[in-house]
Amino acid sequence: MSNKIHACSFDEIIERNWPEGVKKTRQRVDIYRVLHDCDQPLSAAEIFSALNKEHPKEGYAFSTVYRNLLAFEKAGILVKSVLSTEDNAVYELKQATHRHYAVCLKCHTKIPIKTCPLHDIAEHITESLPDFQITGHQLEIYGYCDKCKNTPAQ
Amino acid sequence: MSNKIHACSFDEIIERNWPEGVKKTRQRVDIYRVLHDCDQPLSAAEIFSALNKEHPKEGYAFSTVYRNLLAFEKAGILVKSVLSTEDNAVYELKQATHRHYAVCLKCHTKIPIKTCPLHDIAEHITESLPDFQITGHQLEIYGYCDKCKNTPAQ
DNA sequence: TTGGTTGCAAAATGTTTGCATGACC
DNA sequence: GGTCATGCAAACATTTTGCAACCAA
Repeated sequence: MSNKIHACSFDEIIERNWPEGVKKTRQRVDIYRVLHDCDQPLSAAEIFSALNKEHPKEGYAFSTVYRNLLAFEKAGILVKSVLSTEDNAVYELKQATHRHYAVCLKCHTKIPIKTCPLHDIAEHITESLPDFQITGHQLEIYGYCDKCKNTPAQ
Repeated sequence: MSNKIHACSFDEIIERNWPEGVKKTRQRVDIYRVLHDCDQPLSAAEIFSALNKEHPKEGYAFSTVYRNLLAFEKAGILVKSVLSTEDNAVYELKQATHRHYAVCLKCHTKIPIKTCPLHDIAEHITESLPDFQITGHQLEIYGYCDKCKNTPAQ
């Protein structure tokens, strides 16, 4: 319920955001729901265990999760990224404006950073890289969150 | 020969920068040399093939490369990072000032960005994350380099 | 009905570890 | 000479792929 404009059901959200050309299956809707209900990027393993927690009776395969994350990415509604502090990829539904995170090195919580600071200095970068055609960027802050900062050791 | 102050031999560089408590072996010196002679971060596989190209007669094990990269990292002379555009880690000797790169999505060249733009807006970030203890950050620009920008497709 | 999707298992990839041998200080 | 590093192979974790059965359009 993070990116709703006004109150509406999950079915309506699905209806509105579902990408064209992607067949709507039970597994894909479930994966979409997990990503939608979470406010931070998730790893494939986290998505997998969330699915099996919410629907213990249904069977899910890792390959299905990976294949559908790829399908969502190709359809343009999901972004995959690899954070320098974790060794596996994380996935999140594409936001209206892209986001960056502060990642806690201890508990791995990912706190969205409100503004994209890069925006302010994009021209600065373009100046120093005149021949490079910039298509994107990634910024990641790391450190310790409020809960963990007093006990940073493992 | 990238970070020399004035002209000096590789032996002198090694002598000056070798970390304490790290035994100096042939393999470690060779790995150091590969990293030192390159101006961009390298993956373990790239380091491995550079070693075997320079010293075809000597045997190198992947495990040795990984273990020694870890040893260098623990000794504080190397930084490991995972770029969002590549799915494996890259390694480089720690620079006096930390660096960021513009990564070409086609040929994977990594062009160092002269200044760290984050510096200018560190306080901006601190303001919006008052409870988060920042210990570091990672910034990565991606797109297409001069050579590849006219043929971005694979 | 039919082509795309799923689940399973196996393969591929990148990285780590156990252990006997070997090299540095 | 003792300790730590090496090479090899095997283990490991994550991700990808082949294939037959299945399901949504």
